[in-house]
Amino acid sequence: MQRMSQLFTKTRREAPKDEQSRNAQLLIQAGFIHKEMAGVYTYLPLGFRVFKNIEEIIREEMNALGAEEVLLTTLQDPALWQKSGRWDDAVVDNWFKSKLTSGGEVGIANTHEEPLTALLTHFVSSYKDLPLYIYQFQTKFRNELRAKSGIMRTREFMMKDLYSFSRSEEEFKQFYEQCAEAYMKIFERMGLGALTYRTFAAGGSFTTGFTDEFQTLSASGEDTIYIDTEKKIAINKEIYTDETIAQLGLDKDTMTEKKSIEVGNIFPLGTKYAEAMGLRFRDEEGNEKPVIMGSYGIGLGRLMGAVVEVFADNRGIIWPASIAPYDAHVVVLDGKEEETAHIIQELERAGIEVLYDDREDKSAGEKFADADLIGIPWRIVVSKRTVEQNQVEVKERSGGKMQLLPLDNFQFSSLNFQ
RNA sequence: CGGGCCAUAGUGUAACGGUAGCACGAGACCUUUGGGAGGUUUUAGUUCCAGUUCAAAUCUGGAUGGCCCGACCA
Repeated sequence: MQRMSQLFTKTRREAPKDEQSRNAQLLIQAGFIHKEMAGVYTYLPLGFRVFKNIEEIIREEMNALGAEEVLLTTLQDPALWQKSGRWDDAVVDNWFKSKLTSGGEVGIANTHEEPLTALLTHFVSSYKDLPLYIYQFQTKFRNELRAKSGIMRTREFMMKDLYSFSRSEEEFKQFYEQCAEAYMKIFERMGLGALTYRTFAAGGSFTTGFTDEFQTLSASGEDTIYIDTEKKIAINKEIYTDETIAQLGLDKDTMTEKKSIEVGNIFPLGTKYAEAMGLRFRDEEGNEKPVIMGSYGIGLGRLMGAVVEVFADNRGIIWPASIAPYDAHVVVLDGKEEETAHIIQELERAGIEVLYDDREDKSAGEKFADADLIGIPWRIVVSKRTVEQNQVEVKERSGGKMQLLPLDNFQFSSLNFQ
């Protein structure tokens, strides 16, 4: 149980004027994040809880794929990047680089293909060592020319990046599809399933073949895609040509243009990095071959921002239960602390995480306004009005009706979920 | 990186080239308590550097920072 009187953050009455994006306005106003500078945001206690919930959902799905979690370094050895030709600013222009006092340069991680591939040369030599699926949650630094859209396009951000190391094209493709399914599951668990489309996109400068993006429909998105709602398939505007449409067996007449947020992407890397870093294995016949790789990314901040954009109403944020900072927002009025303590005890016994608005100097109206702004799924009010009738009221933030539950036999599970 | 707009207290906003004011917040005391309460009182500010001027928040130049559009986005 977290007492609001003990939270060091506060809600604000007004949104910051220098933020235009809805996600940043609401998250700052409600005290989830703080802007350090353009494109750089601190996660405050409430925001960090959401962040960790998102991280845990992703971790569960990655582990279910059989992937192993590591933590690679932020400081990067230029020598590795020179091998792949990506140290040059002309090739990758958004590097943050620094100098060592003792001489020489270091890179500040913007992605991890090179170091991870190089790392595996120390552990992989036989077909028996493969396949491998390795992921991490790590801060990426990208010197974006223009940060924008609140926490959805920043210069420093936490990313889950997974890399696959396969022996054959078939083995790679099989995992690629499994991972695509895992990604959809992640977005579904976060409540974004119905709005998120696997989207065909152009191969980046990495690749020549296909790549897949996961795009969540939202007017605030940077991307434009064409969706087929029936087939649940989309094509990024970049490659929306008659040829692609035909290739995918789609019909231009049933496709609609939408703005969307790229919440994840997956793409084949082929053998580019394996060859550059010398990551090879011997197959059953003793032939030496390069490892076939794939890369799979999800930006956690962007995902959190997307959820805010998609679900917020004019009163504030509406968190899906799966990632909400707390499950229940308990508001005490009229000095009914004793009855509230009982309710909280019952909630916690049922495994419900509680944010408790115990602030004595705040009016009922302000507490309600804050509860709406913060957006926790369930609001439970303990006040004179209902306690006198041996009841407490429960209301769903997403708009359900107010329900009354008995005070002395309070059972959260008896709620009528809608 | 090209273009546009902008910069006053913790937040949101006023002020003709002439006394920096209001609201919220925060502190103190009192009264309140179901949708951002009231009174008394206290607190805190002109982004920075030059220039013009008797006088600059205000005009000029530069720097820095922020937002937006575009380009970019491994």
